[in-house]
Amino acid sequence: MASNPAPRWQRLEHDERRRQILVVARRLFSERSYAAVSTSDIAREAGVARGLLHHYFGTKRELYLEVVRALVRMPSNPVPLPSGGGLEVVIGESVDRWLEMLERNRGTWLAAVGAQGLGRDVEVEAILDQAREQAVDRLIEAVEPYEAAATSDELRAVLRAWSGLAESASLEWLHRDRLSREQVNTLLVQSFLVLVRDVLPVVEATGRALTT
Amino acid sequence: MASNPAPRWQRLEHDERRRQILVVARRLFSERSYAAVSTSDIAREAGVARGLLHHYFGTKRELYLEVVRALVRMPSNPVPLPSGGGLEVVIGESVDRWLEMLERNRGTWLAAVGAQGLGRDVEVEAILDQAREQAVDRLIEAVEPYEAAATSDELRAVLRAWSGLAESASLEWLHRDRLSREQVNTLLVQSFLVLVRDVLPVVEATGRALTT
DNA sequence: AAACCCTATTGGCACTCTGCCAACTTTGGT
DNA sequence: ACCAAAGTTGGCAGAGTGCCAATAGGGTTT
Repeated sequence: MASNPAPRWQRLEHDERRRQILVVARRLFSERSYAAVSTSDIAREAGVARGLLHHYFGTKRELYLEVVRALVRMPSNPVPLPSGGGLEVVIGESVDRWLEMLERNRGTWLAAVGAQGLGRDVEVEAILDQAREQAVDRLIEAVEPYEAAATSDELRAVLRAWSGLAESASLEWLHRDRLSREQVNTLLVQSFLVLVRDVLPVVEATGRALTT
Repeated sequence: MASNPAPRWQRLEHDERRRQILVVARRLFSERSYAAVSTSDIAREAGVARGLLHHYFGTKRELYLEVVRALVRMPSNPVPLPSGGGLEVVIGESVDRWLEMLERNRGTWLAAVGAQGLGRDVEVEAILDQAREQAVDRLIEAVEPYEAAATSDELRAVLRAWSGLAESASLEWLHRDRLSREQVNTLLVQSFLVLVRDVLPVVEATGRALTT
């Protein structure tokens, strides 16, 4: 009468198990630093053997990079959508949607962007950089219809600079509480318009003046 | 005829040995990531036993934090000096001196600021944050004589946002080579003036409009 | 000049963590 | 019910860190 011996562990589909481990890893890596999270911690909280992590991700570092990639799929900079209206309206809507996203994913975003540390990690840097560069691509698409100036290195650079301003300003809102959401919105939109319309031409002129 | 047996190792003064180890650690931590540098590496290159590191710094992490503190003594943001002339002149000189410093310490600065990664490290974050906050303090002192607006949370926040812009713009120069040094200078000075004179009042008005 | 003391410095032990792999178990198909 | 494929486990080897007792410079004292 030996009834079916209850399975000691459940066998999941590849992608499902993988996703489950990633969820736990993402949570732990957001809570503590890379070094402070051991693969044993992740395995324990995920309810699996430690060796399974290596089966799915190879090394701890690759698991970590996978988490970073997942986090980065959440936009790290304002990304405009095609829309009617003037440049001010387009940017205003983009910034607003971005701030909305930040408010909802506050903890995760702070973990991804709010922490800066010494110790160059070229791979993580590359992942974040690529995401930011894509955000700038979208911004350029949005700006192009309104600005006579052709796409230039200077435009890209100024938009990257503005992205840096956007991240810092958002930290002032979410982390230091020196600005309200509405104030961040105002700051981002106003500075964007001023940078593109007024400052960018001067920067481009500076370049030309030196090369001629 | 046994001559004086050559000492197997030299005994240095506390601070001197400490400094020597710090120099090696700083170099290695600037070259590779925290995890990729072992205490054995540092000890070997410094020509001392590994145990000595722990004698001087306790743990690897504390040694690392000490390196960060040393790096941060190099300003991470433009810091104005008291000077005659209008606001534009003061900021122009500050930015210029800061860019000069960047050009000279290119590698070190890129290692300290140019790398952003996931993995909150609250202590490192605190050290860098404190340095940036001090830079903003100096900026506020510089701005005060020229602006009627009293020191406010909004002013601090806008200056922090501008600092973010400054770091991003500098990366566009040093790392991505999309801007020349002169263009970064122009971008920083122009955006500073515009932010403080034109955008800041709007941001402050946004705050008031909502609290009343 | 020899003995002496202070402390800088070393070397090794214990522990944790990572990477890897062979063996085992579950599960769906035949 | 058997079998094969794939998911999962457990343990071993190597590396790294933290710690501490023992050793050995080098200036000071006698």
